[in-house]
Amino acid sequence: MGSLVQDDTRSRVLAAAGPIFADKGFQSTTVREICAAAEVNLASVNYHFGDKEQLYVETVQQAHQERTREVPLPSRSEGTDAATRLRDFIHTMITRMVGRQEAPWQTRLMLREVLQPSKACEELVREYFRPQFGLLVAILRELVPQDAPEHRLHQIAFSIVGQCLYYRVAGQVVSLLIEDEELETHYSTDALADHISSFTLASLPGTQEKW
Amino acid sequence: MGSLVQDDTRSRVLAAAGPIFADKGFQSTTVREICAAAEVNLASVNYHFGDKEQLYVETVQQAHQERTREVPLPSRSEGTDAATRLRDFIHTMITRMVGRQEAPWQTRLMLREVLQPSKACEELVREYFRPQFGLLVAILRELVPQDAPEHRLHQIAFSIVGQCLYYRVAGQVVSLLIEDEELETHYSTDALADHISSFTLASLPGTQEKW
DNA sequence: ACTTGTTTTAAACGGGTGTTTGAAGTGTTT
DNA sequence: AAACACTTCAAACACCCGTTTAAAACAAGT
Repeated sequence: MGSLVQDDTRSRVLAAAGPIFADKGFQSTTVREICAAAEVNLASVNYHFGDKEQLYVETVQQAHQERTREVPLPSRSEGTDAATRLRDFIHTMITRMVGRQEAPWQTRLMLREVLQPSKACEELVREYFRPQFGLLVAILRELVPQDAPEHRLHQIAFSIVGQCLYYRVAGQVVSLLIEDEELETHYSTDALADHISSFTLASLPGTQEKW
Repeated sequence: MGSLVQDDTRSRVLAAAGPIFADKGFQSTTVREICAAAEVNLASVNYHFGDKEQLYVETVQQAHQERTREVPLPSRSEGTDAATRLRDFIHTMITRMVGRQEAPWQTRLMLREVLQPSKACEELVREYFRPQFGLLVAILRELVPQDAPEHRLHQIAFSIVGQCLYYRVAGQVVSLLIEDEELETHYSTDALADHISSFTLASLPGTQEKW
């Protein structure tokens, strides 16, 4: 019964639930579907998690933990200048959003919480979004005049997050609006991170960048 | 059977369906719930719309029509300079997103289509998003150097839309991240439009603005 | 008044849902 | 080997869903 041995059923369910919840949402996902994917008995969800909703909450928690671990912030944060750290931050954020290759179910699931908060959302803000937000604001503080009011830093931070989030939220629409060729050439993870970084830095005073 | 007289039941259902679909989604909304809200018989949806899905499609269509009519683009677009027209565009967009006062169900419903496209999405792109996108790109073309490649215009356009969309997508999270007082003071429709306009214009070359 | 076509109504249908149940299986302890 | 706690299993339960049905109500047209 050690926390490493109870694996099999319980963790199998948890692993199967993630991607399914992510692309169908809580309501549209059926317990039967999860159990079939996990190849466990139908009653397993209720036995191990109580009910469907508690399974969902645990799935969301697991999602942001995995996502943070898989795509950590670059560790060279201390020595380097603020502009470079901002570039790194944006690059990491875009990568977390869009994913290195395939669309990661973790981000899709978290996005569902942002859009339509459930019981799992408050914890997500406390444990994930708020620290990230604080990190970003700290970087920005070094990039704007010292007398800039706090609320301006916040607005800029939201502008950055908004730009990154967009490609996760509206990816489908983007691909309908532009040509396939342009999509492949100019909307890779790196290309997007470069654009958003340049766009943002260009708008901050004292860091005039050349296009 | 004139299109003005057949009102009652059919249009009553349509009116009731909008807000409910908007905040529960297609799956989680029940036909019984809609009929109860519209105070009509349960069979009305199937009689007048065929099935639940066709009602949904008609609801989405109606949503973007109403939203466009309620918040039109300012008509002075021709004479004025590009920077001002961009400000107007952003102001209109933010207003459509966040709404003049109460959260408009139309935008919430359209956002659902963006996030998880259904049958109603392609038409939404064709009739609503693409024209708006074209308008924005046209304005931007006057604000960047003539030799700027097309894809750069598109990226900038998405950066603008992303910033606006963010406050609709993540409004809940924003209100959890900052103080209530700051929220009321600096996140009104006008304040947001001003910030996003300034932020964007500052990053475009040749239009250096003072903070 | 009777017919005709349309709309509304209450009731039911068939199917899928989350959850519960009690028995069968499994491994460990005594 | 027997007792025990834990887990798995197939089956059933009670409920809610979208949709259908057939009768009733209604509104002209003749």
